[in-house]
Amino acid sequence: MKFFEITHQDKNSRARTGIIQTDHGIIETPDFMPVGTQATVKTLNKEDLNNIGAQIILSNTYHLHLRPTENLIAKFGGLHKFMNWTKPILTDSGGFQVFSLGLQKEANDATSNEKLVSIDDDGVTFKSHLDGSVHRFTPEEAINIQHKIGADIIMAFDECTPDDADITYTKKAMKRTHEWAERCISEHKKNTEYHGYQQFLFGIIQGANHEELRKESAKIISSLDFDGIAIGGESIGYNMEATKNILDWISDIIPEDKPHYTMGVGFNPSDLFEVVERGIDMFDCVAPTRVARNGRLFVHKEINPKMYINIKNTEFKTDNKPIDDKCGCFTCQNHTRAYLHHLFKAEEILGLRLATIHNLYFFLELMRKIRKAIKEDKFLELKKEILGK
RNA sequence: GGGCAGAUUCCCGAGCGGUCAAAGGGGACAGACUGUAAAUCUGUUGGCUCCGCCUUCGAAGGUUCGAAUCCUUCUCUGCCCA
Repeated sequence: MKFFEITHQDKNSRARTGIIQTDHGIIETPDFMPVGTQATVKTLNKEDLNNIGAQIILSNTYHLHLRPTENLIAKFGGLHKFMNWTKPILTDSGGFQVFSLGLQKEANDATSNEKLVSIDDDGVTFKSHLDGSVHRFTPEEAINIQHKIGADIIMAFDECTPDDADITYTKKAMKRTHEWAERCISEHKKNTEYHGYQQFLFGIIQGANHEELRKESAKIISSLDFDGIAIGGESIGYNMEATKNILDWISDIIPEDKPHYTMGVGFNPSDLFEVVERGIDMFDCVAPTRVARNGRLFVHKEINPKMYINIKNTEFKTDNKPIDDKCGCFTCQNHTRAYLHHLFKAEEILGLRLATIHNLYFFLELMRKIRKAIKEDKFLELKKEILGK
């Protein structure tokens, strides 16, 4: 059984369809992966996720290590059994938290000299955001934790540098990430079936917004024995112009026959098309779930050119239409904008769930259409139809 | 009938002679959110010809250079005594 197989290559772009096979089932690509950091896609249960068509969900090493701990999860036979999600799972390594917690500490607590994280060549020492206790991740530790958690796809431990870091530091961090990548592979090879099923390891390309560094990182990560290639960095997703440039720089370097994963992409519908067009097979983002909880709901461009509405706005108070009349999700089939508006104004928890169902369904339905269009060599036509450009 | 307490900008509620268009909540109206320390965070919330002016703190008068703040009367509200 092959881990990844390309099923169709679009004739007019780099877009391709494929199948990822894991012991917990297959993933048709390209696909958007809902984020469930703490072993839950916030507000949704297993049935909701199946109904919207989620093929794989993400979770996070950093969060699960702190609580409930990887050892507890391992006692339950791994994360699938612990949370009763039988389909594939991917865990991020915690590398991004080193970046995001470090930045937030600096921004929020300028008076304190205490660092929440400190990085050295061997690993990262950090303080828990929960209780301030000190923890340490090395590449080996990050892999061991992920073995115990038991996701089908696990990530190499990387250092995500801020885009505004000077190039000397960015280069140093990138080289460190490459060394860590090799250490992750060595550690992983010791036991790729901790819970009795196969775990696959992806490497992560860094190099911020520097073309030379991105190309160098792409070459090195591609040369290593990873099962998939991820592209990380502050800009990825957050700055789509930079993301497109980075993908264009490296797309001829990274191996075609491994899955390509952009980490943190999927803020709005157009982002999905931009990365798929550049040969990306998988991507994740907290946005659809987080913005749903804050009242932003995706709609087709015919309804709003921005492709979202804020359901909390007064204009929806007496609106008896569904969020999006072209949408087939549970929320749109059963409830009006006025009801959603009311739930949000009244801060009723059902509103968060209905909104999350809608946003994720909107994205996953779009992905189904994208896969179909690629197979018919009509990807660019679909892009034009959905985005209007 | 008598005594006390109180009436503040949409609501609750600070203010107790100038630094008050008036703290702080709430509500309302917008915005942000990108490998989730996020059911979170930010801004606005009397009017205008907007670096200044006008109108506002139950009502009407008064004291003062100056009042939401002090005095008088009135109206209403709550509590207590007959």
